[in-house]
Amino acid sequence: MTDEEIEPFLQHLQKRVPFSKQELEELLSYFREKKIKKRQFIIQPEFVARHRSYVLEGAFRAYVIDDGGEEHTIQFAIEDWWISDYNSYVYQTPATMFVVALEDSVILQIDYDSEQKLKAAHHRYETFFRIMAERSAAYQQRRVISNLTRTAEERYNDFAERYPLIVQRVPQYALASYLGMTTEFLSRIRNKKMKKKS
Amino acid sequence: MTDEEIEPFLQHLQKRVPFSKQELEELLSYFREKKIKKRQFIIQPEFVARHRSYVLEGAFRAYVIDDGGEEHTIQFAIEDWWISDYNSYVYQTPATMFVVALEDSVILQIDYDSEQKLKAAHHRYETFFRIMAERSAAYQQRRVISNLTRTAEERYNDFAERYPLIVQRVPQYALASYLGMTTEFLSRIRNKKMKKKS
DNA sequence: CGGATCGTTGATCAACTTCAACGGTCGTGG
DNA sequence: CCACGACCGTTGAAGTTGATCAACGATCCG
Repeated sequence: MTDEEIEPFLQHLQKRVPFSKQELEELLSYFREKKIKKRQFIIQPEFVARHRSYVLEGAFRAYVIDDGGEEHTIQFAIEDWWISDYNSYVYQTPATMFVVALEDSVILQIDYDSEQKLKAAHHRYETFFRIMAERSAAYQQRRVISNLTRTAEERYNDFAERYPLIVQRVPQYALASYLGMTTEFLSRIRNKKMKKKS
Repeated sequence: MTDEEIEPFLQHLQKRVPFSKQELEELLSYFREKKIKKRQFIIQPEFVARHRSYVLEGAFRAYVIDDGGEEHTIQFAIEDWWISDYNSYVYQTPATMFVVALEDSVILQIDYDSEQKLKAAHHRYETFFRIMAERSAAYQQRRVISNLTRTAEERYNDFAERYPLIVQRVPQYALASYLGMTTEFLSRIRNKKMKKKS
């Protein structure tokens, strides 16, 4: 991987912890670039998630399938986001999620053992992963609150305002299942908005 | 605070990171014991959450109030759990939640600045808080998944099975709002179960 | 004892789902 | 490069889940 390609990743790291040049290089040495084709899975149920992936280019979707066979989107990830099956990766237990590429993508992966080594080796790497976990917890909690306090239409409006790029790039049915509604209902919500604008 | 009283807290810490005796003592020196009366608030909207609280004894409830004036429970905490307004504490921004004692309680509080100092001072303290954040993120994500994939009745049954102690101790309306349903509906669910058993 | 709070029950209502049918688009193989 | 099938989004009608409103009984606490 060239310096140019991974510039966004370096920025990402330094925005969270002010690493030195050497530290960044050490960190980087543990990541491997991987190209993933559209529709390819990087995580599947039953298998333990061995990597945490940073998206350099492309888009992913994590979802579970419930007892009734319905898909429910748990997370999206586009450029500059991380994705994995959080529970599976952190506790090294079998995954319950699928994580699939929505587009041809390029990711940077670190594996679980390397992450442990890094965290053990230097305080600052530990700090970095602590910050990642905190942000993740805060994000999830905002989502819980949104689920509890808002109607389907409000959840869509909030999401569309906050993450317009994601709304543009992911299929409707995936977005609907992320927001906790059917694709038909989301279609109706959007259509209602269209009419208002004209 | 006597050694005996805080034994559960020491156990709690060591289960997460194998601290030495000296480390435990240093950690402890940053915590202050506080007695909280039933119905007393330890966090309120607008004010920044300055503490993270470990429950030694008693029970708490964190909730938000939506635009329509409805309360939504975000978290419960009984013995051996932590509670705060996560977003407010971690990012030191004004709280959006109320956190109130459901019973007369005893907590151990650490303030934000002390936590920063601890994390900066020693790698192991950083590790401890990293683990806290990870657990929190994992918990929230399971809750999101439960909200998306299960019906009201299933959510109640799952919760009752996993956290029977909490179901016994918190008021019905608080539990209903945690599970994302009305108190009337939860009452009907419970009543249906009672009939089955007889 | 008296008022406030909490849980219950019934009747009605609203939000959202389900089912079914259709049109458009995408990508894949011949 | 075209044709075909699969998949995706849309629309309408009917159905469900869970909410709302209202009234009442029980319990707790001062």
